[in-house]
Amino acid sequence: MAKHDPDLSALFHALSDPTRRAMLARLAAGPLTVTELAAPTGLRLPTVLKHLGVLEAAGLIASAKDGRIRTCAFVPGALAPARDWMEAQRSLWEARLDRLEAYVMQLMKEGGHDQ
Amino acid sequence: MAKHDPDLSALFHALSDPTRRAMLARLAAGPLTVTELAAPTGLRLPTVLKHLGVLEAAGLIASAKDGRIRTCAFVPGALAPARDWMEAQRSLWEARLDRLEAYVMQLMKEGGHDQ
DNA sequence: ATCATGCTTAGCCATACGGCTTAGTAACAC
DNA sequence: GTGTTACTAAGCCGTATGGCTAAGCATGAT
Repeated sequence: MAKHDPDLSALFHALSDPTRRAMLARLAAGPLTVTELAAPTGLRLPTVLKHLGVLEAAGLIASAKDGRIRTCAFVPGALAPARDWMEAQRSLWEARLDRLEAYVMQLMKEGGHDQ
Repeated sequence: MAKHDPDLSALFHALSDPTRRAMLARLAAGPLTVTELAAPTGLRLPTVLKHLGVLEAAGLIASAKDGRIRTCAFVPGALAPARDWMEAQRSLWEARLDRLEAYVMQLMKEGGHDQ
């Protein structure tokens, strides 16, 4: 498998799981502790911690431990690279449409009466 | 594992692989055949076809066979759900900031002696 | 000191993923 | 027809993923 773009791969992979997306959505509304995050999932703590590890490795959340309680928080800018990449694809596509249009215009100018 | 959001899961999963992202990027610039797509990857055809299957299942590309040649094309709107989801998280985050700000304003108006 | 809480570590298990090979099948070229 | 080209189908292999249990380890409460 290719080795470049570890960031985007980790980002998209982290987002590809519904459990992780749900956690991220809850964190976007405000910080939560690990147990609070686990509560609505029906999953065991170790499983939840693995998900949090994936999210944190992708840079989507940050966490800090105060006493025995770990609090997790959404990292606001983290989704930007993913958004940028998708935007780049859209741009590519539109550039192609523009070239097509330019080509058609050219044809029309050159051969006004032919089809 | 949770069962909702199969679309987003498939979408993000499809995007989580660098090979697939590279293929999608090339397709965003214009349609290509399977062999053309495979060429720069260094991967075998069956492997490439699996990747194409993932991309197509996610709705990111469409393909059609003409004679013995299958041509693949970028599907422009397909990234929108992913972008929308990410935008929703950003909104959540900003709503939270707004509430925080409103709260602070309230504290300041009251003179800050109690809650 | 003892116990409860909250997280952590280690490891098991089944399935999915990303790569491969080998062997087809369907169209075009001669 | 024979062969070549372009894709497809089937299945193997090693690793990663997503879930679990069981046990450990701090910290806070009694």
